[in-house]
Amino acid sequence: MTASTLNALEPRKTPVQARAAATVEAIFEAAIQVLLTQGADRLTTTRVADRAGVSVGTLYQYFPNKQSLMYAVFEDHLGKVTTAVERACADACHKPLAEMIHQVVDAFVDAKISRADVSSALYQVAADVGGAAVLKRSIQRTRRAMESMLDTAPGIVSPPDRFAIEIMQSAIGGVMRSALEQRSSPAALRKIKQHLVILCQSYMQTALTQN
Amino acid sequence: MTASTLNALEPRKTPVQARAAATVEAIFEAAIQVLLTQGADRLTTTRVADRAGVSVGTLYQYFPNKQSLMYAVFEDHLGKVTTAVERACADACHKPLAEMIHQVVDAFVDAKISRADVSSALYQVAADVGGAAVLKRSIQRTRRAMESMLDTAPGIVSPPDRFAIEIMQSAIGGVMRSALEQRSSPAALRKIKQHLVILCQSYMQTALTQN
Amino acid sequence: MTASTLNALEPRKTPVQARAAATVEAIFEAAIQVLLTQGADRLTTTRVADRAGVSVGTLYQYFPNKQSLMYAVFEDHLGKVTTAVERACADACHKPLAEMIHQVVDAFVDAKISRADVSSALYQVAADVGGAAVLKRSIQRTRRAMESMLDTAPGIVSPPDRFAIEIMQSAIGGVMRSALEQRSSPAALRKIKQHLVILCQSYMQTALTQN
Amino acid sequence: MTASTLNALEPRKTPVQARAAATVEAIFEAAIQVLLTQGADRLTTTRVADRAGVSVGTLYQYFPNKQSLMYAVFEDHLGKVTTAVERACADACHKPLAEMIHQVVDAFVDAKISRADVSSALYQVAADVGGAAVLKRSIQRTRRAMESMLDTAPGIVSPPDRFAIEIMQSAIGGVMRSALEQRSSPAALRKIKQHLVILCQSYMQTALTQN
DNA sequence: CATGAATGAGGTTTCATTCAT
DNA sequence: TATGAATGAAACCTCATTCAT
Repeated sequence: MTASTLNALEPRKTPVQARAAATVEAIFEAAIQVLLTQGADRLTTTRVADRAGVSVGTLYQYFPNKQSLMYAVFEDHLGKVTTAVERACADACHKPLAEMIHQVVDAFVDAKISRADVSSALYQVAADVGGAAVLKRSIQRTRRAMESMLDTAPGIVSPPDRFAIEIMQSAIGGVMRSALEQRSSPAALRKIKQHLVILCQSYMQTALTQN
Repeated sequence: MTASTLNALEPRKTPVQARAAATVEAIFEAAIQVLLTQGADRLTTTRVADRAGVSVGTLYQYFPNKQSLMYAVFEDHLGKVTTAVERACADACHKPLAEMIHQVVDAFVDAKISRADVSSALYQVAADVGGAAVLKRSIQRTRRAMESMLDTAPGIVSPPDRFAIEIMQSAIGGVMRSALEQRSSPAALRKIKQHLVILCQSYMQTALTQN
Repeated sequence: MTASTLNALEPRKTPVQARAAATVEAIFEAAIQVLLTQGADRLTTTRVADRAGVSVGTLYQYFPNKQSLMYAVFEDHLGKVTTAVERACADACHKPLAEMIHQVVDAFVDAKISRADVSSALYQVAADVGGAAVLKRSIQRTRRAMESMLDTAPGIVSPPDRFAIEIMQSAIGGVMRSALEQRSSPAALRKIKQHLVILCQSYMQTALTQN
Repeated sequence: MTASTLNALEPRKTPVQARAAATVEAIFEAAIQVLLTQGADRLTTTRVADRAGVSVGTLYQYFPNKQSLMYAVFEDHLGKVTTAVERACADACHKPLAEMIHQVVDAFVDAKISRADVSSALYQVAADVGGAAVLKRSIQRTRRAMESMLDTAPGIVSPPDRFAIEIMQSAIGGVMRSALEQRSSPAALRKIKQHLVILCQSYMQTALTQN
């Protein structure tokens, strides 16, 4: 399901009746539940439909194929996280650099944690499903938000470095992925958050000076 | 005829064993090629066998099932990377902290890059295949090697922090994954390597003093 | 108010009926268009309804099932052709045999050609849909018309031969089917028409003498 | 199954083991039986496999998809008929025109009748399956054979006319199709054969002189 | 009457795995 | 030991038809 089928990912039908909207929502949630409880390779369209309490046919009225369904789930999740980070960036404008990073990291980690199960489950399917593309877009949005924020940082001479931001993003991503895949405890996650802040602060300070 | 004698007498494998080793190697390589050219979901045991120039039956004589094959491929790859890092750690003992990190990061990145295609391809299948377990072991080995190394760092008061090392590992992992999935150019990879060194150095310095 | 009065009073249909007739017509045309553009296996009731600009539900109010729809389309088409031939037969009464055949063949070919696309498309579905039955009736009507016509042919001793007429009919049918399936050019179709006339004339002459 | 899939019609695997050849043969025959007993729309790959006494998987080892299977069946049948006609043409060289036509028509009709059930059943599926292409090739072969034969006809001035031959072919085809679809009795078929001979003889005589 | 969401049986196809040769 | 034909469960997806709104 990976390679060629990068087309036809758009939802098939826009619900016009109220019933339809509820159905789509149910399918959506069912997909996540199946992913969590059964795992990626047991996630079949039939099972999702069953869990959603509809027939397969209904599922296929809204998603032209399995991939498009997973794509939608993935996009929805990443979208929420991304939005949270964007908001944090907006809020942190004009604050000191350390504070900025603190808030952004917090926002990102919290968003991930708040649906830790979903995040974790989605790592399984991101590879198929064209997750790379979704991820790329999400990363771009996040980066732009951070660039804007850093532009307002007091006492920064050099302009914010796109490259450094990307490094930071993927570093944070790696740490969170690892943490979620290990199903770290809340306590561990708190400590990880602190360290992520340290990691990013020290890196950004160095990177922005050197640039 | 003790075991050690046997070992001593048979540094070279018998013809039969040699053929077997060659076959396994061929299957191995074929699996990677199929993964690269066809994608994870088109990787079937039959296709791998075909590409390796053997029959499916033969493949199943060396690997009891598909998962074990992919597991072996994954393990082999990670093993090589891990070994490279361990060697770098051993070499860097007693050097200054910054130097240590420089060498370890270099070793890791170089090992990944040298088989960039394989690394990249394997991300697709790691989720299935029990890749998590393999990865965990690899991370453990690497961490131990780094702990031993850091123990010899001059002018470090606090003992090396296991937690911080893990953070660093996953951060590096995240950056490399992102770089490989984007099929970054050699030039980009060089710059990434530099930044990874900066990232880790600044983090470790902070972490070790704070600890 | 007798039936005939009713008929006399309602040459025009009521608004409701008029709308219904238009709907049926639209569905009809849509079915043919779908057949032509998408092929027999992509012809679904939903697609036909969409193309006709109505909902599936509406379609099912006019046709109890898919087969009845296709049957109706087929019948309509064949009916038109048959009627054209009947008219030609009526017109050709009392003319010389050669002239008769000329006119009938002309009428048949022209009728087919005038909706060549439809004819061609319908060959695809005739097999299902009970097309055989429709075809049989059409052939019967045509045959009777020809028998009546031939009865009036001057200088014919033997009565017209039912068997020979059927042979002629199926021969013409075969030639036209082949011509339409090959999407022959108008020029080619003209030549085919000439040859069909020759074919039938020479055959009928022989057959009627021998009989 | 009509439109786009005109590719991948070639058999998938050439049997190398004896067992395999038998399997292919069984599948082949089963397809025809299912077609005859159940009809075209109940012909599913599963049913064919069942009837052949093998599993679906096996069927798909030899035919990449359903269409290719039907294609093969169709091709095989038409091939036999065509070969029979070619042989008749070769045998009839240098004989008088009337005799030539007699023999060719006989050969064609006999070949069709000898597997009347199959012929009849195949009309149902020819439309899908790319039957048109197969039919075209068959018609070409037949036409060439007839041209060569007619070249040797004694006392013929004008060269044989390709166009006329095609007309004759499709006329015969139409008559036979009609006869087979009506499941005509052997007696009726004999009479049809006679009339076909008359039809073709009279037409060819006229056509060749006029040409 | 029209709508279109829902249904679900059933079709096609794949692929990990086995086992007779 | 190597082979590759055979297996069949199970996946994805379609579409004729119904019925509440």
